[in-house]
Amino acid sequence: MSTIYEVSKLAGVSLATVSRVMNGSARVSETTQRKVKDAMEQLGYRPNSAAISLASKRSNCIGILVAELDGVFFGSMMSGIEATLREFNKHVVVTAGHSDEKDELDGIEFLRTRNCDAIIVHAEKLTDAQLIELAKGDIPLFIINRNIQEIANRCISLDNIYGGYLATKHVLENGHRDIVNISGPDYKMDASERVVGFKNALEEYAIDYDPERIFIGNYHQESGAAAIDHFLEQQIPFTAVICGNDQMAIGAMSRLRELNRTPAEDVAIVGFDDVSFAACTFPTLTTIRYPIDKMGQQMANLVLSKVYQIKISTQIQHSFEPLLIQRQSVNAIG
Amino acid sequence: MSTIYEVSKLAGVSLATVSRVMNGSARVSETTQRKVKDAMEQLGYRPNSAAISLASKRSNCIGILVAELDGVFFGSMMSGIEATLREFNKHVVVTAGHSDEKDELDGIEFLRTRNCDAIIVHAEKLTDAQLIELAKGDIPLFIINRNIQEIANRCISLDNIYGGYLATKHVLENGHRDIVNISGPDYKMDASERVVGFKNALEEYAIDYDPERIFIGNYHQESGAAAIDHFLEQQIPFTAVICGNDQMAIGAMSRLRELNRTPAEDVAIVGFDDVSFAACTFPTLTTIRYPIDKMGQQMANLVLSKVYQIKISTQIQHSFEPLLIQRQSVNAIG
DNA sequence: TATACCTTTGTTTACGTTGTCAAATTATCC
DNA sequence: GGATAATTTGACAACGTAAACAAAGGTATA
Repeated sequence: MSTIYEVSKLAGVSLATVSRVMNGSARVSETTQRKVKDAMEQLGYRPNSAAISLASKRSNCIGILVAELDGVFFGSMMSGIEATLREFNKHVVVTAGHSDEKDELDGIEFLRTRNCDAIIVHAEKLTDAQLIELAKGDIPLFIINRNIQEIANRCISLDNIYGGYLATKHVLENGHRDIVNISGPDYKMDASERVVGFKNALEEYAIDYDPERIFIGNYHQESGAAAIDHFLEQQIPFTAVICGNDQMAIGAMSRLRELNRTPAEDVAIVGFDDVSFAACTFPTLTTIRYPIDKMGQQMANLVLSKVYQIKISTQIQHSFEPLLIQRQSVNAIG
Repeated sequence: MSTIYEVSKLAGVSLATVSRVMNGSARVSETTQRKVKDAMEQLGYRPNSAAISLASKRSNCIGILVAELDGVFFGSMMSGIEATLREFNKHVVVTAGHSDEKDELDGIEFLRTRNCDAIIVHAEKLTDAQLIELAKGDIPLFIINRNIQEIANRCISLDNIYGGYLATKHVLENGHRDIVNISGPDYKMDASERVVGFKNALEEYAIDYDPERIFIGNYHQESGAAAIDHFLEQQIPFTAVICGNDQMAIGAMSRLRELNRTPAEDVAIVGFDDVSFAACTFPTLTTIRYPIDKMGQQMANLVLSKVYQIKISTQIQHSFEPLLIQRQSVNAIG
């Protein structure tokens, strides 16, 4: 592997000049540039990123902490972030927090040790206070999927409360009154916010809120099924199910079918996220769109502007609105 | 940020000794170790990975190229790889090739520039020859999902031919004779191999192979639907559909429903991959399991042993077998 | 007790860039 | 034509660690 030194020798210029040609940090005459570029070409020169990092004190690497590397939701998020960052030659280091406090802290520490220039976290177990504290550290921290007042300019989030409200209102408007809710884990901010929206909608329709009508799932398919079993066992009547995400929604639909209750026809179902398979379930799933890919892009832009002082053409949008996507899983009754 | 130098000063030892304590590269007495560790603790010392890379000529970073960062299949793969590597304090840099030759080459070049110690590629557009050529480069290349004779010890793959055979044989055993195939893009090795398996099974049952009965899709849901439209338009009769992956399978099921043909009952469907939602479709999807998470783990082990000389307890498995998962989407006829 | 060997520690250089400062060259102005 | 300013280039010291080599101290052996 050739180095900048060999390039400079072959081109007959100094180290500094080669460096300048590489990153355009200062004007270099046309002729000199040509010489340097030719030499680089000829040697098949490739810069050593470690040396660059060491000398410049920047790694050009952004850490991302997600709950799980699989999972359609996180996939979209990473995809949105990576595509944008890569245009600017930044790269992405990912790690998983497994919805566990220790793993999340470990993950962040791991990324710090890697000298990432910034860390984007989708934290689930860490509290706002912990995140605020971490944000005071030496390396810039950005939060996706949560809005923390104290560091709002480092957050990009969705109005989950409104999302929960939209979902619930939709079934109410379709005449449903016996509504149950399959929520995500209550320690997850987004899950509990969606439940708040659920309650708000009920209140608007003057329906008493009954805590029994909420099942705390884990955002996975199985818990959607488990929730259905639970409600039936407890003999809680329902004609509509509001789900914390699409995966639990398909889990619920699947279980209902096994019990000979037809989704839509017998029970209305609403999901959340609008992941790609939501349009292909049977019946197709009415859900709330969470524009996570766009949010990922915005997060990338935010990092580029704050950390690298790259100016982004458009204003950065910190707050996103959920959107009701009507499909077939909600029928009108009454 | 404190450095190894400050640690050595505070602990009253030399630089080298601090370095030794950090990575256990040589014996250091108990008492000295204590002193050093205390000093590190006290200073909140965190090693500078760029300096480590520069000095040791290893970045402890492994690049992964996948087609898309979203997508359940790649998610499982990355998850399997990352979890294993992180145990050994290696980190993962991911990038997307978008099933495009230029993007794939760019992606690999990008990862090389990052001085990754190894690159794991899930290539779709690059040819065997190109990969063999790339593997000759300075940085070790590993291939997942393809078996290339010349570099077989760097490959981890699944017997896709057998998978296609299993899927097809299953519907044949259930009495189906009018079988169509919705394949992935023909430039994707795995897709065309599955078609070979499809043909093999037909041959075993003495059924003539008809190229009209193959539709080339793109592994996405929409093309599953498009395939159904195509076969109906062409008036090709079929009672069973073999799909190149689960996503096209649900796309096909979804479209069949729209046309009032009930999956399983009217048309048997077999998927491929066994992604998580396959168990939650209606009817639940009979499919071929692709143990991609395990394969990812094995790949990580392979890299650890080949690149870092870390000895892995178990033998590394280069070749995996697909498995038929019987669910409800295939009914017997005749 | 002297010798050889092993264990533990220290010294020093190399790693490949960037960035600062100074020098050299060229352009501009009166 | 000379002085001054602007542009372009060069020399060299960081950056923070690993690793090769050397030295010191301790222990076992004869």
